[in-house]
Amino acid sequence: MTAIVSQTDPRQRLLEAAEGVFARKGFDGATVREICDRAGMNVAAINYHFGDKERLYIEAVKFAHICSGKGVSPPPDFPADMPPADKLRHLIRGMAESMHVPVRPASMQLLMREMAHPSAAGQAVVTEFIQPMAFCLRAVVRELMPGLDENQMYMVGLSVIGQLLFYRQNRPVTELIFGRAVMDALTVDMVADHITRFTLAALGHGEPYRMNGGGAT
Amino acid sequence: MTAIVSQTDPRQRLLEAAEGVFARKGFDGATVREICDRAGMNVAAINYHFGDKERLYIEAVKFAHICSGKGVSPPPDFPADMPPADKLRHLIRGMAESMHVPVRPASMQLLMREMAHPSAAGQAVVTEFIQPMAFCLRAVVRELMPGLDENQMYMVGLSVIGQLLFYRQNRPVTELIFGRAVMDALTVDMVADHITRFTLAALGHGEPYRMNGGGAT
DNA sequence: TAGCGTTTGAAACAACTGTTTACTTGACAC
DNA sequence: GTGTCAAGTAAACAGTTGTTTCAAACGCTA
Repeated sequence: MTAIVSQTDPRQRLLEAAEGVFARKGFDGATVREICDRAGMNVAAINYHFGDKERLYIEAVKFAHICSGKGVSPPPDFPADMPPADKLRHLIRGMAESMHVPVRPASMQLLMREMAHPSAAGQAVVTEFIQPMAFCLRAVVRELMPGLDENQMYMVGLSVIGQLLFYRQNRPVTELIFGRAVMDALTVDMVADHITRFTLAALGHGEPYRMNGGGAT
Repeated sequence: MTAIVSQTDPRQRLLEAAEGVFARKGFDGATVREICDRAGMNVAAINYHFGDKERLYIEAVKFAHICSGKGVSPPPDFPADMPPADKLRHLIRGMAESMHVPVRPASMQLLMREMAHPSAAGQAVVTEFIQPMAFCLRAVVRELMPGLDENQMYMVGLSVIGQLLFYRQNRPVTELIFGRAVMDALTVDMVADHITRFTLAALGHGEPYRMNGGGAT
């Protein structure tokens, strides 16, 4: 079983193969031999191109982050006069879209593995990309609810992220509980719309959370 | 380095040791030798008492679930005339407490590992304990918001669980982003109270989400 | 074509993996 | 004592792991 990945640059081929295998089996579970088989290359290729398994893993995580379709998109620059509720709406939609069905499933899977138990590779991704996003969200919340104390501000932000992240992190469990059909029925648009309305309603902005007009887009 | 765990039943000693090592390193990362060293026993003990590594793992997961302090507490039986908002309040508080600082940290860590990538062991825990809890929550939401359609009902429930679960699943990342001090400042009571008020406010029950009276209990 | 640095290939390496073996110990019944 | 059985141990097992070796093949300039 060879040549599952593209036939271009050997480094790239190794990275693509490594991403998939690491995502599926984790660092310890993955073997260099399986990765090389997938890439259609010899075992020595890893040590030649990356030095050792660990450095390949680090590069694979970085690669996954890049390939996850600008994974966590850059914190947007909102116009100053934009209503904070709209900012939140856009923020939630952007994050929801970037987290649902990414360009490359293995990328997100590997990243999620890292976030659960961050190694050096994951920490870099966090401080470089996740952190700015979190600060951006916090700023919007602060703008939206200037009366809250610091801790509440944090918790509101975490409530938003928590709702968003749940769908990606706990998909296997939710499918186990409610069945796959139920979870598949929840589209990105529905989820983003729900979280936005839910959050704005909680904060007293926008209309109260009510029945949907319909199931359509 | 031996005898880190209690000196009682050898089976128990192995389970305690296995729980800790599996939680820290995962199934593949853990070695039977390290587990036996921790338990102060011979390598053959695992195969003697459990047959093989995998069956030890399964037993360790079950053991972790029991030891996580009735991990996910049994779905409570609410009195029929209890206002649904109160039911939700109790439900959230119960889940928040059961998820924050459990009796044995390794137990929860191992369970969380399982939930992220459920094996046969994790699936049993889910269908046996998590699923009833989820159904209970869904029933309360349905009672609270009879007008919502099925999908919305699901999403509201998932929003509640998502907020709760976030604090346990993403602690490492949030500490990386905001610093440990910030996250330590968020006590169980504060989190449970926040999520309850946030959710009830979103659903139009209870008073709108506002500034806290104070940081006190 | 020769020369040279880069890349690949098959095989081997030592270390470690889970598992099994053969043997010893201790306790209890007869 | 003898026999029986559970429990534990050290040693060895066969297989796999990540890594290295070294020669062959390649791409290139002159």
